[in-house]
Amino acid sequence: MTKNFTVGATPPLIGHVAAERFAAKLHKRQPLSEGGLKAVLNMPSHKKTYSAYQDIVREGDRTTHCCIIETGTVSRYRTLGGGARQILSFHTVGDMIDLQSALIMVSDHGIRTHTPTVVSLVPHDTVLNIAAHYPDVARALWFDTLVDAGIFREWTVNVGRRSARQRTAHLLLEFAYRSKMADLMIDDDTFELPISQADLSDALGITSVHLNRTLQWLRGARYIRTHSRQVSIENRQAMVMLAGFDPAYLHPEGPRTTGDAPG
Amino acid sequence: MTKNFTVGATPPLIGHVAAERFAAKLHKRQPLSEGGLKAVLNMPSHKKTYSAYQDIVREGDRTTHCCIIETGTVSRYRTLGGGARQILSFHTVGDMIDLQSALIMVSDHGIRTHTPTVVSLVPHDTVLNIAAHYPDVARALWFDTLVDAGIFREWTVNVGRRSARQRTAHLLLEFAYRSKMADLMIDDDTFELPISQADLSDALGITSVHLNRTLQWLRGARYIRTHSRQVSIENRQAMVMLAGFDPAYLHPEGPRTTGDAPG
DNA sequence: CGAAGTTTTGAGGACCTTCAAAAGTTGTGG
DNA sequence: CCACAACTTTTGAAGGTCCTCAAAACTTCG
Repeated sequence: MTKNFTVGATPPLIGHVAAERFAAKLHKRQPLSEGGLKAVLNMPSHKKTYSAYQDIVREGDRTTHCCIIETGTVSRYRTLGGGARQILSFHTVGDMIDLQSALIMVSDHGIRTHTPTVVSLVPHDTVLNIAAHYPDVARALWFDTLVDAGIFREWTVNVGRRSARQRTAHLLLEFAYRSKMADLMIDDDTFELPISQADLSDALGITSVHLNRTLQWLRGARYIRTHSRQVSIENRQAMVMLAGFDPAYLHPEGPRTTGDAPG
Repeated sequence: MTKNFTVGATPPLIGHVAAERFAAKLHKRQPLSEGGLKAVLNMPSHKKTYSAYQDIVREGDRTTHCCIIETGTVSRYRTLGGGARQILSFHTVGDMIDLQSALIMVSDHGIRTHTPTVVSLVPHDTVLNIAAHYPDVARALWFDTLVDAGIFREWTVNVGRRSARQRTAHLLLEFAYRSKMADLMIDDDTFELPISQADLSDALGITSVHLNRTLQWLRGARYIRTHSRQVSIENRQAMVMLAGFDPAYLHPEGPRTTGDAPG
């Protein structure tokens, strides 16, 4: 399942880096029309810089822009009454994090940085107008949010029906897979995981104490190695087996291509 | 389990009932263009009937149609290696369950009936063509899948960070809320819940034994009453408090209306 | 009325949490 | 370059929520 997506994945980028990466992601899934591609590449935007552990969007905010990550790692999360927190997804370079905010007026979750982060902000109107004028782009954007939904489904499965060991392994494999897709691997089995154990445990629905013991177990059983904040998958086959990991939910195959030819 | 939803629930619709209900749902959120509305109402379709506990879609299927529920209750689910199952969402009359399958080729989850069910099947191409020709419909459909994603996020929070009592209360409140929105309430606080405890526990990420005890506790503490498969919210305020329920994630406010005027 | 499915009950044990506190790591300024 | 503060990871012990495995009681329906 883990073929190399690296082959010519990211062309040398200059200028509006984030939009180019995002356009490349969409284009790779399914080629966009010339006009549509140009429209996405030329989206007006401005950059904004955040330090670690800052909110980009707070729950309940009404935003005016979508943001594409240029550098850094962020998460989406919800907080509960008692102060508990559930992280809903992680995102890195090239992801348009709150594409959904183009249509959903009040954010039902927050977005927060985990590392120093630079984002590129695109006005909602721009996104909606492009979608209205280029059906193929509309379709690509829609598909992107559908993949998002697929990830949420998988996370529901993860916290709902897997043991702490299984869900930890699953999260690590998702990270590895997406790092590979985004061309961010350090070596074939090693990737950066710039997330504290406390935050990881909020993503996994367990306590940080228990996550710590779970990680020790995964290291002891030679599933993974860690140093600093890099993780190496030491025994991929065993990990996949343990976690029941199947990347189908990430839909690397891209969207359906039937229907009217897009304009 | 095979309940009549007929108790004043469904207004007397004739002809293409499911499409009308679905169109009404979209139109209520945000008025559609005349052409778009007509296109949705005139979607070609054919009906299909299922008995209880039948698969409509299996994990891994490549489907050719989207389906709108005409009568009955269904769930989306995933099964894990060990035979465990996680239910991802429930759906009733008027929901287009696998709208996403219009773009996603291989289903990453199954769809199964819980009661005798009639669905109306619409070819993917029809949906995609309408979306390509009517940007306002494209936007409405996109929004519908975004609400879906919001529900998945909330369920992740539910199984990840709430106790068995809280998540059970939360699920019941979501059911009550959506029943009200779809005009399916039996009385102000009573709704049909045609789902066995075993299935509910698969939605909540707990065992059916523990769900049973949790329900007994909710009854004993006067949060709810049940008879047969009807549930009454006896103390709504306490339930909302217990569950931390906030229906914002269901986005009843509808989609943003800015951007170019749709055609 | 019997068969099949669903809900309920019991007892024992496992997984995960809670609450500290110690040990290790990282970043900053003198 | 070391000292110190702030943060992160690790460890310990006790306890609670939830699970497992039956089996019994209750419903529903042919």
